[in-house]
Amino acid sequence: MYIRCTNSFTMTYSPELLKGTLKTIVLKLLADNKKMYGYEITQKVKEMTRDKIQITEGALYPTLHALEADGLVTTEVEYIGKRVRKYYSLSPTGKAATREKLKELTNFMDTMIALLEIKPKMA
Amino acid sequence: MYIRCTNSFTMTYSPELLKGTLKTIVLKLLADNKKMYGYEITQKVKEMTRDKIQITEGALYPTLHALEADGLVTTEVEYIGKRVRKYYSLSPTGKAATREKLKELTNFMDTMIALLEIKPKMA
DNA sequence: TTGTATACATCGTATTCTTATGTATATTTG
DNA sequence: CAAATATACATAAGAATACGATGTATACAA
Repeated sequence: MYIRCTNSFTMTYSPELLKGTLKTIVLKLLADNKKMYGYEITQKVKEMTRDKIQITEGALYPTLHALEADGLVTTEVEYIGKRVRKYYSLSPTGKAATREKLKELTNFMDTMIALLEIKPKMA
Repeated sequence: MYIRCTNSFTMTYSPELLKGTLKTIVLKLLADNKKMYGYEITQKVKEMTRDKIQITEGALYPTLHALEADGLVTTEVEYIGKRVRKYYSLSPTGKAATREKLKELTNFMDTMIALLEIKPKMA
């Protein structure tokens, strides 16, 4: 019997907003970090967004598998003691896809900012 | 028999990106225009985004109905000749919800901009 | 030794779109 | 004037993508 800390984590945003951006987030992280494993990605996003975006396992792993199936990432398995760890790296196709995805999202945000007259804060 | 112009309209963005933002777009338009009808909303968004965002009927009408069911908008029917036209207006609850939705989306964008190091263009 | 953290994964469900279809009136154009 | 296009509502099947729960297992800290 395993007790899971369901933890009712406070999502700052409606979960729908994340839809369509998860792949982009994962690709961008891989572009910046050469290779990462799943759990590491969830923690990195959590840390970088100060808990505002929490990627769930049920969303992440299928996404990673899809990226692999599409040839955007390659994998290598490593053993930490007896525990398996699966590293993901961008393929050349994946690097190009990352640039495209980021461009597309930026463009979409431009449009939304103009349409909704909102003013996001930038660094 | 009715021939429909399926028109393979060129979506500038992956359709997934729109997910979760449609309600916000509709609410914001209603906040700015007092009352609007469905078809008018699709045309206004198309025009304001220079064809970049095209709201389909299959997405819009269920969304409007959901907003009504949630009490965020009220409706009144008008007849233009024999053709029916259904106007939507924000309720007080809807006005508050609009502010919340816009705040939430702005906040989400802040987070995405920081996370992905992207720089949207602002007016 | 018990709970928490690390680490993988899948499945059922909900939401929210797309695409296609249906119905009908009004207007423009060849 | 007939045909095409635009206006205007609506629903339904299907796909995509997330959530939440569940499952398995090792490592470490209290």
